[in-house]
Formats: sequence, C-alpha cells, structure tokens
Amino acid sequence: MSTTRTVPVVVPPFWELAKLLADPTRAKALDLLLDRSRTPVSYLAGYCGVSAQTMTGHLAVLRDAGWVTVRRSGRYRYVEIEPSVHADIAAVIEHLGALCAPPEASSLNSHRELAALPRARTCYDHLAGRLGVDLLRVLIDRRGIECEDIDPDDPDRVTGADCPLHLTPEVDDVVAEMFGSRFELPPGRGRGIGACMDWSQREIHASGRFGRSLLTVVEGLGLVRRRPAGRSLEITPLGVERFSGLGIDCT
Amino acid sequence: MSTTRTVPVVVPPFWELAKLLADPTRAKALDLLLDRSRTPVSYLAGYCGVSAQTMTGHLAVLRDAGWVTVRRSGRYRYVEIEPSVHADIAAVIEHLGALCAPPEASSLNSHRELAALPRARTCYDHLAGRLGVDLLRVLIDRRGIECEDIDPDDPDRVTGADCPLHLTPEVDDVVAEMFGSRFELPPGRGRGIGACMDWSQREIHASGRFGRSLLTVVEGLGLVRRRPAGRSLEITPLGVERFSGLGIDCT
DNA sequence: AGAACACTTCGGCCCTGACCGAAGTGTCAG
DNA sequence: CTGACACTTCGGTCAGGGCCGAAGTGTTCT
Repeated sequence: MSTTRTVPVVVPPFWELAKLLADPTRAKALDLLLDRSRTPVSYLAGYCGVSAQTMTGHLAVLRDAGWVTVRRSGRYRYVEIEPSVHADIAAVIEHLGALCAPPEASSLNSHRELAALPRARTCYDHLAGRLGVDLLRVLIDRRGIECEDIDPDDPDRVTGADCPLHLTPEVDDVVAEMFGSRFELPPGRGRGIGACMDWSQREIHASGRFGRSLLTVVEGLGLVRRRPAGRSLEITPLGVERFSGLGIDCT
Repeated sequence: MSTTRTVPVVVPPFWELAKLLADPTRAKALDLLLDRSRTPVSYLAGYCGVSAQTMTGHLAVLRDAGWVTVRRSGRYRYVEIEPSVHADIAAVIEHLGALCAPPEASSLNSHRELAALPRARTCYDHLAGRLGVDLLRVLIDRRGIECEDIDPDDPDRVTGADCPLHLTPEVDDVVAEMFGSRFELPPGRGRGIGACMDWSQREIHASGRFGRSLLTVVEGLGLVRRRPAGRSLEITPLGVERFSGLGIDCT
C-alpha cells in the first residue's frame, strides 16, 4: 500500500490557527473584539450566547495562541485583541466572509439577497457596506480619488494586494466640500489609501489611512452612529439628508 | 442569569469555512491544490498521509462547499481548485501562515530561526521566500520598481490592500538586463504589481501580473525548478551563478 | 460581616468528525 | 474473462473538544 506514504511537508501548521476560527463562539467573539477594545468577559459571553465558564475556556485558548490579552480591573477582566495580530486576523476573517457570499452575488443581484444586511457597516476601522461603496463612487466622480478600472476577473487580484486606488492632490478639498467641514488627511507613511473588498458587497471601498479618517469624519459629524453590538452602523436622519445631497440613497 | 442572553448577530458564518481549513489533511491538500491543478485523488492521499477513503471524504466536503471540482478521466479523478475562490483561499492561507510565524521574526532574526525553510518558494503563482524578497530589493535598487517606504508598524496595513510598489517605465529594460533576455510585461488591467507579505519572511515581495511574469522568466531560463511536491523551489547551479551576479547570495 | 457580582476551575456529558477495514463500482490491460 | 487499479460507500471505532453545573477565588457594595 502506498496510500500511507508520508511526504515531509514544509508547510506552516496554519490549520492550528484555523481551528481557532472554526468555532462559532470564538469566531463571533473575535469578530466583536476586532471592533471593540476592552470588552468584559461577561459581555462577550452574552453576545455569543454561552455561559461565562465556556467563554473563559475559549479565552484561555485564544490567550495561549497570543491572539488576545486579558487585563483585570476591579472585578472585571477586559479582553483585547493583541495589536500585532489584529491586521492579519481581520484580513483572514474578511476573506473568509467574501467566500461566504455566493460568488454570483456581485452588483446585479446583491441588493436583493443581501437586503437584510445593514446598509452601512465598519470593516474594523473604516467604513464599509453599501455606504462605503457608494461614498467611494462619489469620491471618484468628484476627482478626489482615482481608480484604475480593474476587471473583476483579473487574476491580478490573487494576492489581494494589488490596489487600484490613488488619492489626488485635491482629495482634502473634495472631502471638505462634500461634508461642509474642514478635512485634512493625517500624515503618515505609505500611500494612505487601500482598496478593501468586503464580503457583503464584493465591491471595493476605501481603507487605509484615508478610510479611517473618512469614518472619523462622518461619525464626528453625527451622520452615522456605531451600534452597541456588531459592526453595523446606523445612519442618522441628518446622515440620510446629507448623503442624499451627495446622490446616495439611504432608504 | 443574563449569561444566556442571545443577541442576533449579523455576521456571515465564516467559521463554517474556517472548519474546512481546520483539519491538517484538508489544509495540506488545499495548499497543494492551490499550486497544482489536476491532481489525482490518490496522489493527494499519499501527500497528506491518509488512506484513499479518507481523502474521498474530505474531497466530498470541499466539493459541497464549492471549493474544488472533480473531473474524471479514465479511472482517475482529477481534483482542481474552483478558480473563482482560488484568490480568497490563497489569501486566507497566506495570512494564517503569517500568524504562524512568531511576530518577532522580522528581518533581524528571521534568518536564523527560519533557516530550515526553503530559500525560494512560490506563493501559488509568483516568487516568494528569501529569493522573492531579495529580487525585489535588486529591482528597487536598479529603479525598475519604486517602493514607498512603509513603516512596518503602520496601521495602514490593516486590510493588506495598501500597496507601496510601483512599476517604473524602465522596468522591462531592467529585468531584461538582469537576466540577459528579452522581457515585456504582458498587458492587462490594473497596476500590474502588488505587494505580498509571505509567512516565511514577513517582508514583502512582488506579486500581481509582474510577480507572475518574473516567476515565468526565472523558471524559463532554468534558474529555478519547481519541486515535485510542496511549494519550495530548487535554485539550479546556473541560478546560483546568475543570482550571485546580481548580488544575491544563495548559499 | 454578608451578599451580590465577575470570573475561574473542575468534572462529567455528549456530539462531532476524522479515520480505517471491508466491500462495491467502474476502468484498463492482458 | 481475470486481475490490477482508482476510487467510493458503508459501518464502526475512537479522540477531541464544546458545553454546562457545581464549587471556589477575589472584588465591590451596603
């Protein structure tokens, strides 16, 4: 029998880490933690629908893996994602989410079958969902961002790192005019903008330093509000009005 | 007891997909399949060290998930990754691999503790590993590629989509001169180059259309050879000589 | 001090799923 | 036709691990 021949495989044991994400309780907890810091154990347990003991067990597993840290403060223990792995975990979950959405759910029929999903959501630190996609379109129309037209089937997307968005010199003014407030992209290294594909839309929206700033702006102006749990965003009446003025339908 | 309070969570059930990656056998099989197409079931079974029945079971699971297709040809069944999910699966595995490498394994000490790893490897369709990183450095030195200096701790990296690499107009000539052969980047949409961070180095290398072409070139010139199994690449004696001429030490 | 609270540890239940042996189907070579 | 081969289906075993109840530790409030 050659069936039991074992070939030495030089592969990192990534399945060990996939196991951490393969349980609904841990998965939901991590998804929440990526958004919020300093979450008490009991809140996580309630959010995930399990008892405190069970959550304690899961957190021990995540702590052993170095994914979360637990700080105690009084009689509470606050759980936080380890910052050094935040980005990779978020990337893994986003790509898995993209795999959850049926591949045909692009543009045409996405509105129908994803109608139940929140119109606006965060992608951990920037704006996503339908609102994120629509805002990017407006920014491109107004020449604050340039987008190299990417064929959705272009195999260049393989690594997810090939980014078609560029900030124009006018971007600060464009954003300021859109929202009637001052805007200045905070300084930092790198290109300042990235293209992020989220699972609910399968269309890109702006991430990176610019994406974060944009979320800060619309949140600061009271156009959207973070909901207490999960990643969905509430668009305020003021937000509906303002976005409508930009040609974005929020109904 | 409020511990059993269940909050409706609007999250895609990505843990179901994580389960597919959470088993060593399926994980190794997928890792192999991302590189190779048309792999017979028995080869996969041998590669993963399990019986044919067991592999059949795993493939049924992957087929139900829409991740692989099985075509029969004579008495063989050839397994292939579903092209529409190839990119996302590869991205997930690469990020999980990055999480496997200890976070401190950047630049300074990576050589020591990762010495056992192959010096060159593929990242499914382009060159990675130490050789991929070194070649990128040479390309930047010779002004074929421009790199915006990114702070490794820059939180802009969050989505993995913020890409600091640009092709210069001279890139074709630079590559041609490096390898003493004609080179022309095949046409296509998009930027043509991406930055890919692989688990073994935690430094970026070139992916995208350019990354694929580069692998084709060095493979075509006989500088590297794909090994029969896994993703490691063998650097040929000719390759050692040529890369050495570029200032890349392959010992 | 006593009670309420947040959390952890321990122990036991039970289900999921990975695995293989045995047996069956389809294919090819002689 | 017969045997070798590639693969699948079925059935049974068994380990891993997710879950909670009970009990214990430390903290805060009254």
